[in-house]
Amino acid sequence: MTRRRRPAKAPLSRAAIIEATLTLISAQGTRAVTLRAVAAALETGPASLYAYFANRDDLLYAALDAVYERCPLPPAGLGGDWRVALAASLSGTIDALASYPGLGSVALGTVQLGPGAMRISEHLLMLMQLGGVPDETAVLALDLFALFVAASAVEHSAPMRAVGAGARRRQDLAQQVSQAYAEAAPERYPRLHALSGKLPDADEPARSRFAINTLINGITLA
Amino acid sequence: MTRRRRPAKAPLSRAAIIEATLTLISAQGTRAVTLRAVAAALETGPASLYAYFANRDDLLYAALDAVYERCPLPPAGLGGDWRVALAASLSGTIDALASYPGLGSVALGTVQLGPGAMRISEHLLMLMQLGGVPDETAVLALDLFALFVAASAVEHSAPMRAVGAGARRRQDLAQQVSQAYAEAAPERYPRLHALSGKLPDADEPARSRFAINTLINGITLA
DNA sequence: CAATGTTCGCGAACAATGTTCGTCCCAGAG
DNA sequence: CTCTGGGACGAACATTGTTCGCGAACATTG
Repeated sequence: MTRRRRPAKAPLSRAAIIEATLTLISAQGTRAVTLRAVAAALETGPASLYAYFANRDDLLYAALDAVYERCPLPPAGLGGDWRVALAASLSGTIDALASYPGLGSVALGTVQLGPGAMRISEHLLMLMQLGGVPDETAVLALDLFALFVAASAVEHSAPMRAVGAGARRRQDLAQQVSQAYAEAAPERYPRLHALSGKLPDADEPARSRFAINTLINGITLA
Repeated sequence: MTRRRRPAKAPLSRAAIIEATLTLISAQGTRAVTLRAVAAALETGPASLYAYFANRDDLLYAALDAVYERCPLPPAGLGGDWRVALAASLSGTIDALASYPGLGSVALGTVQLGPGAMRISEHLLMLMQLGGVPDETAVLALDLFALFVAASAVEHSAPMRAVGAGARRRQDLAQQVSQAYAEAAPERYPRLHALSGKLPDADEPARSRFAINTLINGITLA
């Protein structure tokens, strides 16, 4: 039995580390994933990871790009309309990313230029060009889509939490919002107050559809 | 000199702690702000903060709502059009929040129901009602605006960083993106590759305007 | 082949952070 | 006056990202 145990386990690699990281993120969320946990999953020590990644952020960016590399992108012909295909692409990307709670937040404040991210950009650009969106608009739209996808994935990956004076842990979110509006001072928040009994019962898919349609409709008018 | 030093400094309060927190966030960014730093700024120890806030997240939510409470919301008559006023409200909120780097990310995954957040919701709702946006649409738009504002503020609060194989620290961002596209394999990323020499020179205000207009145009078509 | 250089692997240690526990002090109520 | 509740806060704890130093393995050179 050698001291190094090298013959007894697979050698480390970037891919293996990324895979272990994604598995842990999927199970526990990004925030709770430590280098120690990743290393333990690979039967090694956290210092070993530094031979492959500069730091924790570096590892998370790589994990993010791996997800971008594998999310489903429907063909251009879907639904016979570029908008349908674009909506499905955005939706699919959000869903894929949302499988890794909190990972989308890693992207905020960054422009991702790894192969996976560019794969998505290329695809979205193709669809927009197919729809006659001018390049100047399409490029700006890529930025906006990137932001939206990352942030939406965060919000879809775990139940939303209500935060504030009216937040009650015993109710579901819609009830909490409704109650907060009902309790809001009518003279300060008259419209929210008036809305409290009439909040639409939109579920998450409907909200997502609305948001995506808003973006797609919006870029065609920009 | 008493052991407690109480006579020598102002008593703690939620407001004082929030203020100290915001000052530090403004200077160092959310991520770098520790409870120890906040406590030190108030000449106390980190454990003292727990009498006012459940934990660090709780403090950050309160700081976030304080910013929402103070961001400028232009009057409905601005520009003679509800859309102009809505755009300015979104823009102003993003700018105010962007003064506190990274604070927007605290909002992701949450529905903020504090007084500051509801103040903004009330205002945006008022503008949309003024513009004849149906309530069912307006409520969904509030969700989308909240997400967009929070994520945009994060991205506007510090220079964007390029991440990925082509990232070079010596260049500004636009150059990095352009170079990454130029170096991208033409057979895999033909459209990005073709765009590399033609990326529009849009600065940040133009990008922001595009994004906001996209949202506003989009909700009117939803 | 032996010596040397390089890289991977990783334990030990360090600095830092959020949080809890226990104690003290003060103000207010009974 | 006593008791109680709550604020203040030091000490300590558990944990985390990271660095340092060293051994082992492998590649290269003479």
